[in-house]
Amino acid sequence: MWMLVKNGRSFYQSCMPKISEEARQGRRNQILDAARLCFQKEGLHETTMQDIIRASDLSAGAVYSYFKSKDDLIFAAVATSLDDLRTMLDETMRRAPAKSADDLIGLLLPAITKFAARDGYDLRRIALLGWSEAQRSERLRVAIQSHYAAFRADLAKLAASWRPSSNAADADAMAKLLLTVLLGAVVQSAIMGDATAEDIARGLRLLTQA
Amino acid sequence: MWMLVKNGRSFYQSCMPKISEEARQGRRNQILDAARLCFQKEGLHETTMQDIIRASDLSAGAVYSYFKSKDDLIFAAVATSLDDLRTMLDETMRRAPAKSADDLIGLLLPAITKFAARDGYDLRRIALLGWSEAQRSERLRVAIQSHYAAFRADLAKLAASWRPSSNAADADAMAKLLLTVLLGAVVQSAIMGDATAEDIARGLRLLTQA
Amino acid sequence: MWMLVKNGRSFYQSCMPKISEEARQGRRNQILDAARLCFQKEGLHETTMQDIIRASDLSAGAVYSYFKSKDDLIFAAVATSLDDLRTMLDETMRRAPAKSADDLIGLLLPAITKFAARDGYDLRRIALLGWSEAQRSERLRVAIQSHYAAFRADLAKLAASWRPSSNAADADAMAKLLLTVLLGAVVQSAIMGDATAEDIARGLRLLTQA
Amino acid sequence: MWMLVKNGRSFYQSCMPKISEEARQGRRNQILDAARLCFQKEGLHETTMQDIIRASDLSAGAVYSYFKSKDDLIFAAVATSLDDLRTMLDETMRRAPAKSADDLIGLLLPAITKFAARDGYDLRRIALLGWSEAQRSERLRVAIQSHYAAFRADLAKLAASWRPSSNAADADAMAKLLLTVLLGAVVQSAIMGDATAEDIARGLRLLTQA
DNA sequence: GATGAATGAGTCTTCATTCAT
DNA sequence: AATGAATGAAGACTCATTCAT
Repeated sequence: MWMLVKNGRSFYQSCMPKISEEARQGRRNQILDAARLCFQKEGLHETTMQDIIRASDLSAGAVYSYFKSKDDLIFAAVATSLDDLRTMLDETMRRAPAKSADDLIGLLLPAITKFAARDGYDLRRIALLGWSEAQRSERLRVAIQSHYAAFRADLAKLAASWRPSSNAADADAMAKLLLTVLLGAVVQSAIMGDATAEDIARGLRLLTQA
Repeated sequence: MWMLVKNGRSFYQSCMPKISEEARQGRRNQILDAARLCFQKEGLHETTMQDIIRASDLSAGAVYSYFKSKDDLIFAAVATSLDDLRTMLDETMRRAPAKSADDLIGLLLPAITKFAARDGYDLRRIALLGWSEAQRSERLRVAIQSHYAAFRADLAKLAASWRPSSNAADADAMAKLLLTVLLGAVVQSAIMGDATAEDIARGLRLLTQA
Repeated sequence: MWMLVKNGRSFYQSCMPKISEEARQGRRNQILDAARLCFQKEGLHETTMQDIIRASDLSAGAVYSYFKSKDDLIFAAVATSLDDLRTMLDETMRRAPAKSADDLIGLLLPAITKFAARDGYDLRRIALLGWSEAQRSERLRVAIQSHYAAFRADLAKLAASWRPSSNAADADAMAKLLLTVLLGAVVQSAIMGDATAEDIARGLRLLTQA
Repeated sequence: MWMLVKNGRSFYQSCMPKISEEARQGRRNQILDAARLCFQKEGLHETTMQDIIRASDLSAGAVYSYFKSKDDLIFAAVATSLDDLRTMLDETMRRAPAKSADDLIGLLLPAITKFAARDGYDLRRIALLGWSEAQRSERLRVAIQSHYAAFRADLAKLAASWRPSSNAADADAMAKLLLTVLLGAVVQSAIMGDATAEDIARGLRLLTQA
């Protein structure tokens, strides 16, 4: 009956939420994983909310209490994939600094391939779906653009270290080429299947040394 | 003022009725153009048949007499875009044989950019939509794969001519890299907007000569 | 193949719409009648679109091709009821000009009662639902307000003729009282059932002559 | 700053815990007030239980321990409004017995207007919502009917005192007219906004003395 | 052949109510 | 007794496709 309150929230509410923040994050990820699994199997718009609800083993209401619409869920699924990928790429580059373009590509591509295949779904497919969706979702497009811009800045710094004489425009051009190769490799391996990380790196080495 | 028209052209413009098969092809292309325009503006699945029907200035029944389903129309729209692109690329390569990778990229990328922008819609966007769709449409995936395989074979032959000592595997690896760069450039320019053909070609030159 | 066109519409389209304007209006009324029937039986928000669709013997798509949302249908159902009522009231007043307040009420109330009961649904109930809905629908509120304002202007003119010495404010006050009696009679008869037009008119006569 | 509170009042405001039954009534009214506030702002069916729960500063479970369903809450909100209004009207009539119809209306209408506007929500709107709801809720309809019937009996007694010669049927007819005017005034002021108590009373006086 | 009104299964989303904690 | 996360049935609306004219 009597309640200890602060800022309109009871002690009970403030100190012991019915569900812990960890549990909330767990549920969120459970839904996100289910969504990504469905998305890469069926496509973004072919996947129905019912599919995701079923796959996440939750009720419709529960899913909608974590994501307020299907668009929201699509955005979150793609954006978090991007985040995860970025974190992994950063770490990989820091751990073993590449000495040349084909060295870098030979380092990152296998890392991407390995990373993409985890958890039962293929991140490369999510990427293709995300690019497609970015054409109509301003929000997603902006998120993807800022991710790639940040990554390209890192690549530019690295490329500049390979050619001390290069100016900013040179570094930028090289970064664009490097990102192009990474993106293109994702497309080609997702579509063709037969373009391995080794193939691409080797091709670049051959042409570089020509 | 009443006017006698066919496929949007007046009797006086057309002068005489064309043969039936030609007329059919004109109609088909009229629909396909309308569809591509809608697709790149709205996305494949956001575009309704009604949108396409309206844009093509035909009736629902008429459109359905040329394409038996929306999937059919999507397939045709993407596949014919691919065909057109292929024809253009072949011609470009034949007209001015490239002497090196960066020469080739510097030749093809501007050609693609220029080609993509015609007719009021951007072919690069169609490409992204097509890749995305290819994940669930076996038929489309196969069509795209065979196109890229054929194109890669051409590239391999060309790359081999640059390095007479290279074996089949070398040529294949180089072809894969070249296709990767072309595909990646399409992605990057579609998503980021700021990656011009010149940037990419320049980046490749810088890294090749490193 | 060849078409006779004017302003972008073919001869066929211009001259012979698939469905005549009459037929369209008929369908519209068919839906509106079904909706009013459902509304007065179940209430505005308890009635589902499915109910209306079933009652109108049409498909969901057909109903939605005439009314773009449930709100639209609610508005149309109430607004057309208002229109019909207004037309009837105008005619009644014109046919037999009242000489006094109780004369007018004794004339209009039975007319309303008789009019309200037609077609298998009770217009008085629709009125109550409409007033309630007007609280949240700006559009409906405005429509109802302008109807009542116009009607009140007519009443003011009539009342002024009863008391030649009265100024505009007097006429306005009398018009407000007359409208009040009509509206109140609708409420009381809808809720209580036992308040007949005769009762009300008689009460007014008794009090007027007091 | 932590505070010990009960029903929104701090320990220091309450000083000592009230008895349990009183506390329960306080809670009930807290919920009812929240509900009425929501109802008149949003409408009966547009208001969600979540809205009421939030506005009452209680939990879902708590609200459901006082009212077993939304229908129950709607009924209680309307019925208690009716009770309050009745109490006030009784008192007003007892305090200053009216000598004529326009005297009575001139007395009651301002009292209703003043009463309706208190507590941050407008009782007139609740009335319209209640009448609308009464069409489908047997229980609510009966409650409203019995309220109005009792009130009409009081009015009949009063009207009879104005015309000693009148029989029961005369008194009943006058009571019906008086209730009609009160109900109609509520409708007109709620919908039109511009029909003040003074306007109505004045109109009645003008027509009565005609 | 051409037309476009009609179909109705299927989609996303909401919300009254419950019940484990 | 109190909480609020979870439930899932039900609702509004869409849209690919057909077929009577």
